[in-house]
Amino acid sequence: MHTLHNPVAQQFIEQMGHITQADGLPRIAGQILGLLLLESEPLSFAQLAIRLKVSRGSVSTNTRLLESLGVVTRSTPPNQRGDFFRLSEAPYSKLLTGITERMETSKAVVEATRATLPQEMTAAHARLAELGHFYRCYLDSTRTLIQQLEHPRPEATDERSK
Amino acid sequence: MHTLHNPVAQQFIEQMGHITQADGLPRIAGQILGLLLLESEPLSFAQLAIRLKVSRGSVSTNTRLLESLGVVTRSTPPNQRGDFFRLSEAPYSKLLTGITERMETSKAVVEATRATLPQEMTAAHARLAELGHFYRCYLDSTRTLIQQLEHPRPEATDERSK
DNA sequence: CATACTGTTCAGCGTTGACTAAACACCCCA
DNA sequence: TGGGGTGTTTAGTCAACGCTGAACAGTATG
Repeated sequence: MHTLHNPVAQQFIEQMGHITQADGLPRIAGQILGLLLLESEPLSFAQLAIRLKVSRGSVSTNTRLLESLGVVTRSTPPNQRGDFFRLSEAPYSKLLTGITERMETSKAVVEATRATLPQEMTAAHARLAELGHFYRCYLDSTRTLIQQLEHPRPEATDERSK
Repeated sequence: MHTLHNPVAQQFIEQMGHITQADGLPRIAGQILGLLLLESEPLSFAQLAIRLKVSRGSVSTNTRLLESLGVVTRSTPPNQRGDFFRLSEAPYSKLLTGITERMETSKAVVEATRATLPQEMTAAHARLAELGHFYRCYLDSTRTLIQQLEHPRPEATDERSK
């Protein structure tokens, strides 16, 4: 009743699709995210398909993708039929956690090659060390950010409308 | 003479291709990056094509991509013929700068919709505010990281080989 | 037990994008 | 003024992916 037929909401959902598309994720995943961002109550599987005018197959794959990323949680009420979806508790910190995990593997690659690389390649060693240093700093920075998001200082939530 | 015919180097170049591919960038871009990471001297355009066994067209497009990202710089010596490529000065901080710029536009989207959204959608307002807060924190964190990388404390460069 | 509805899976289509090879414009040197 | 080099651009091929629609198994309800 709220977001339906609201041009601002429609545009936002569309733009969220573009944003996720620019990040290499399916467009529909972003649209689901945008819809759940706006809607006050959890949405059912069928409602997602209807509101976004996409197939149930797309809803299935993309909801499971968003679940695996940790930004969306699925509720399956025992008595009621059908699954319901809403944003997770701390969606953005979970997103960052996934990013750091992927970066850990990249970091492991450069450290492994640096360990097995011939020592006479001094320039390569220095450059790989710099890259490893970057990974370490980035991971440290992101991890503190995650903690900051999970344990927010109460006055940090700014509510002013511009 | 160094990286050529070295199995460790070959494997690293291949893995760098996989890493960039996972981030949505072409595989060859990562291979060029890996090669420049290992080589002590700047490499010519032709050498890149030969060493990676790819077409000159791919070298052209991907070197320009890496240039636009700020991680690779092109040298065109006046007397000598041909372009040469090497890693940029502070490659990783420039990379982060590009990321923050893209994120600024996403942040602008959520702030714009929040400003024009009907006020009775209180839940949506709160969630968009939380998302904007996330963007703000992420941008702050990344910006301080950029400064940290550009002005490193001297003892921060760790050289121990594991 | 049958029926209706759930969410998942899979073949098919359309599109996108990486990559190649060839044509191209440019420059330096003979 | 050619001729062999440069890097860029273009058409074309191929694989990967998003998305659909239908077939599928599972479950609760009549």
